[in-house]
This record gives sequence, C-alpha cells and structure tokens, in this order.
Amino acid sequence: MALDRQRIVAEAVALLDADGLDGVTTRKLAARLGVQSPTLYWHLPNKAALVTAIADAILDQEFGDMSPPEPDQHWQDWLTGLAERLRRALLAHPDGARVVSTSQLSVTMAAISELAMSTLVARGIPLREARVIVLTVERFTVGHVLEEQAPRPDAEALKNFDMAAFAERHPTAVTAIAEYFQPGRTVDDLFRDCLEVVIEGAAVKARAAS
Amino acid sequence: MALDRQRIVAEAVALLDADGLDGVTTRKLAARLGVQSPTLYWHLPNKAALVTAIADAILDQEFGDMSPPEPDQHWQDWLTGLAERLRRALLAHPDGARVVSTSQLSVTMAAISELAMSTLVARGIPLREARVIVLTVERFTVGHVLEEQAPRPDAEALKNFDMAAFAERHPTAVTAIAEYFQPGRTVDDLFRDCLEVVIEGAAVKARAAS
DNA sequence: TCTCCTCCTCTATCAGTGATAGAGAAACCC
DNA sequence: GGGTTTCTCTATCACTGATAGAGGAGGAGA
Repeated sequence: MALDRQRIVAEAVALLDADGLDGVTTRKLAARLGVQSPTLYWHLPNKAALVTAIADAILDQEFGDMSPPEPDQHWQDWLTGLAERLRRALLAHPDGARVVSTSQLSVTMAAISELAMSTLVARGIPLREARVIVLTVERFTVGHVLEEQAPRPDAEALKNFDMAAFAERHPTAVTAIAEYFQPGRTVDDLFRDCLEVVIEGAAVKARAAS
Repeated sequence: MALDRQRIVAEAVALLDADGLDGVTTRKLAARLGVQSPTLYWHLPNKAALVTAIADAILDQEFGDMSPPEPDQHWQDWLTGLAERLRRALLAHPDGARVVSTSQLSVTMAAISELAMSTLVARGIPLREARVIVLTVERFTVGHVLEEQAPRPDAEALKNFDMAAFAERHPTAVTAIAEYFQPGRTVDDLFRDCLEVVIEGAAVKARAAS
C-alpha cells in the first residue's frame, strides 16, 4: 500500500470527519497512514496545500459528474440545484465550508464556476451578468453554510448568557427564530428560502440585461 | 495605564492590522501591552473570546451609530447601504471577514440583524420574509468579502500554474474576469452588482409576501 | 557483481502556540 | 495591622507546522 498523494488526501478527509478541521494535524494524519509526520512533506509542500486538496476531494464527491441543464429546464431551476449540491457537499463533512473557504484556488470550484457561467451565457445572458449571478450564488452559499456549521456556543458560555435581556434587546430577531422552529420546518427550508431570494434577483437581472 | 479588557481588545485590533489574524498570538499581544502572556487569561477565558471581542470592535467602528431609514427612503436603498457598511467594516482590517465569521455570537452583529429585520417589518414585510432577506444579505456579504480577502497565491504557486491550460479549460470564466478589468471598474463595482442581485430578489419576495 | 543515483522515509530538532498551576505583589476593607 | 481580593508573575505542559540531514531500498548502467 504505497503512500501517495491520493491516499494521503483520502485519509485526511477521514480525519476531518472524525476530528474536524482543527483536528487535522500532520502528526495525526501521519499516524493514520502508518508513517512519521515529516514524510508527508515529501508529498505536499505545506499544510495549506493539504487543505486545498481536501477541499477538492470534498467538492469532487458531489460534483464528480457535472452536467448542463436539459434543454427544457429553466436555468433558474438548474442553478438552484447546483447551489443545493454545493451546500450538500459542504455539509457532508464537519467544517466543510471552512475548508473550502480557506482553500486557495480549488480546481473543482473553478470547474463549477465555468460550467455555471457558460450555461447562463448559452441561455442568452450577457457574460458580465452571468458572472455576477454565479459569484453571488456561490458566495452566498458558502457564507450560509459557514454560518450553519459555526460551532454552537458551549455550556459555559450559555450559563453566562442572559437570554431574557437578549430577547428584550432583540425582540424581532428572537421572535423570527422562534417562528422558524415550527414543526416540519428544517434548516434546509431556510436555505431554500434564502436561495430563492438570490435566484429571483438573478432572474430579474437576467431579464433586464438580455 | 491599567490593563483592562478594552485596552487589550484595542491593541489586539492594532496587532491584527499589523500582522493579520494568524499574527494575533497571545504572546505578541501581551508584549505590546507590556505584560506576560498568561496575564491575558485573567481578563479573557480563551482566545476564541478574544476573536469575538475583536469582531465586535471591528463592527462597532462602522456601526457605532445605527439608524433606521428616513421615512421617504426605500428600504431597498437603506438595506443596500447597510450591506455596504458591513463590507466596509470587514475590509477595514486584514482578515476582517474571517474574524467575524470565526467569532461566535457577536452582539453587534445581532444588533445589526435586529435593526434590519425590524425595519423591514415596519415597512410591511412579514416577519419570516424579513428574516430570510436579512440573513441572505448578511451571509452573502460575509461570503463575498471572505473571498475578496482570500490570500493571493504566492509566487511559488504561480510558477507551477499553467495559465494557458487553465484558460483553455475555463474560457468563459477567464474571459469574464478579463472583461471585468475594464478601466474605471473596481472590486467595489463587482460587489455592488452582486448585491443588486440580492436586493432585487428581496424586493420580489417582499412584494409577493405582503 | 558492483556502483551510482533517485526515490522515499526516517530521527532529531526548531521555534512557536494556547493554556494551566501556583507563587507573590499590591491594594483595599474592616 | 491582618485578612482578603485583585491582578501579574514564573515555570511548565502538550502540541503545532516545518526543516535538516541521515539512511535504506531499488533500479540503471558498467
């Protein structure tokens, strides 16, 4: 079982799943691979490269097959599906959004952007607007999942937190969150609702420009 | 010059400006304050609390005065201004977006959300839609600035990067970026264009719901 | 067969990180 | 003045990413 880049990255993803991004250390990763930690530096220049490789692996899992929309499918629906797949990819691993937002220049992310922009252009949307729309969707999605995956405040922090005072200062926000906890509603619905805002705006912009 | 929480945070922001988030270490911060590093732990429970305090300080700088819109101002324009102020606050310091997205439960961020949601509700938008719109704007903005502040790939990485092959694989994206570098256009314009997409969608949703 | 060379992994070590234990000074209260 | 609280100190821990440089294993060529 030779040690190569691919095996390192696969094990790094497993370690990410077990211990989160802060748990991905060169020593723990090396131990899992039955090797000493400096060995990794023969295969990778540094840890940032490892994180980028993890990001690509995470995205590849969901975007192994990337296809443009069917001819009869609205680009809005197709783009919505793309954003939902991106979110699914990020949620599939602890700190997934942090990993992808930390990584520099993921080739899979670039491929996603290329496919999305060219698809929109093929539907008659001018290049500039296509880019603006795709960037908006991508950055919103990453920002949203980043928040979804933010660590819940620990018990200690909650004990020092005056919920009553917070509710008094932020009545609208607190009521809104309470309203959201209606039976049957999940975090997926919140994302879908927010994404609809973005896609709706994209449709308006596309109509205005083409 | 007594050492208190406020002075610690102020110096931490100065250190952030000088060395970036990774440069904010307890030892360097303590040295700047003329103190030994364990002293900080009497004033702060841990480093996460420090980062949250920095996030609040950064946001406070731009949102010291928060005011609802003038009676004759469209909420769309007011919300656009709010998002632009948020972006300005994040861009004002290195890794500003990373700091805010890392921080848990910033009170200033909560105040911004409360003001924005209550403002939209006051304009007749139902609570649920108001929350969805505000969350979308906030998360898009953080996601966008996070990308804006991502470290540029270093010279070493660029040398191993085959630009021609990349352009061949991603013709639309590369052309779109080139188009963006027209004289007179700046990164501010790109943000404005993307934000317009979100706000336009928000207007559509608001009309449909109220 | 012997030698060289490249590939890959090793040991040893570095400087730096967040954090804790516990001593001790200073200031304030009774 | 004695006791207590408030704050800062020294010493140390376990752990991090990273580098230098030794050395083994295997193939290539003489």
